[in-house]
Amino acid sequence: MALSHAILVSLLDRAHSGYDLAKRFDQTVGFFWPVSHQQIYQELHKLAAAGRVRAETVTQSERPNRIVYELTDEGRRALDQWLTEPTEPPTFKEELLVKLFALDEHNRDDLLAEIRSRRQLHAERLARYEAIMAEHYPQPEALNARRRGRYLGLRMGILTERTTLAWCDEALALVALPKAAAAVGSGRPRPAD
Amino acid sequence: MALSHAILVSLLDRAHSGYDLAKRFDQTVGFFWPVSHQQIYQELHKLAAAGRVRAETVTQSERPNRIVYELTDEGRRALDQWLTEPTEPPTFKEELLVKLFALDEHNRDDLLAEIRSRRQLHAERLARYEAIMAEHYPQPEALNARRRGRYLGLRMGILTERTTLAWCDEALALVALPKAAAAVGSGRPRPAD
DNA sequence: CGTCGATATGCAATTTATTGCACAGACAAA
DNA sequence: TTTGTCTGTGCAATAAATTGCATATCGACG
Repeated sequence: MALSHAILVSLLDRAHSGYDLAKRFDQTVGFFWPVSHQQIYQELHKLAAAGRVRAETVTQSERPNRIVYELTDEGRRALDQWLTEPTEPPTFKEELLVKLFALDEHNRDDLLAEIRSRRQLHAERLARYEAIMAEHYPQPEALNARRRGRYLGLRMGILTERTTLAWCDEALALVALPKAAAAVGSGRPRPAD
Repeated sequence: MALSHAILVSLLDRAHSGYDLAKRFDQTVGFFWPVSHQQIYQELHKLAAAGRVRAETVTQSERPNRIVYELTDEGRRALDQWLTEPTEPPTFKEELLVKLFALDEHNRDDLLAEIRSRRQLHAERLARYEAIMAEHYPQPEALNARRRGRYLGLRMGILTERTTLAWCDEALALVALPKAAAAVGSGRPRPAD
């Protein structure tokens, strides 16, 4: 149940509306905990019912009212408790790698195109993360603890995107490469799963 | 609905029972598409009902019977179709990074311990993947297309684990580092999200 | 002798996540 | 003038994933 905690964590600094949270998630926490706006609204109701956040409606003319949520002491306590509990293992899902399990001569071009489009996706993400890094996190050692934690999230994002980009280049080269002549000398390796 | 396709892909080479598939998933496809055995059994029923796999019971004395599934032509067609469709974007979930958003002096030691245990997890995974690589995929250019695709999955795993390991080391150092004296000269950076 | 892990398959309940849609005003572009 | 996007919140239905349990036999361990 880390969705609720991802929201509580986002409310640590200041109060936010569901709409704000959805946008923040797109840029920051959402990188390693993707959440839709529907999930956020629903979870905010539950958190409010559980007394972990307090809701306050802000009336606006000219545009829809906002409901701003802030952490309660109980919410803060729930966060502290959660931090001492074991962390669930990371999960990673990449359909492209599943598809590559079926790679052969006949679908090669389709998959090459998919890898190319992945390459672009990761290049864009990398550029975005590096821009944030340059603007907001110039020297990590000078940051206070809270901001160091956020720096580390961004840092992970940058390292991951760079690695994935490098993988895309390798993959493009290897998939495009025609079948090599049989290796000389040492017998062929055992077929694997 | 990539779960069904992950299973079909696993049946490309030879027929397998649900139990086999669950074990294979733990080592190979499961790295980028984690699935439980309950999901596999249930999905196999659906695939059989849809005519994409054919079930055959293998009677065993001394231990429970196995139900072995093999791809049908229709299953193969479904796979080909899927390969031409757009691939869903990768997702990555890491609760530890969410927790780090709440980092402060008071929870520092708990989080350091969590990072250390992650470091170990990734070191173990890396060792496992490198062993498989050394044994089964010595020279990627010499592989046929199908095996190149699988090599690329493993390769992604290795690159990812190495990167994550490096991140763990950075994180351990930065989180443990005491707060530096205020930076000299250039004004302090704007606080970021 | 009892417990545990491996083999082998599966049901049922619950929790999470996704998808599609609804409402409603402001503002910009075609 | 219609179309589309942004702000803002939300419901409802479905799909997917997780958790817990059930069954049954073998062989190993203590």
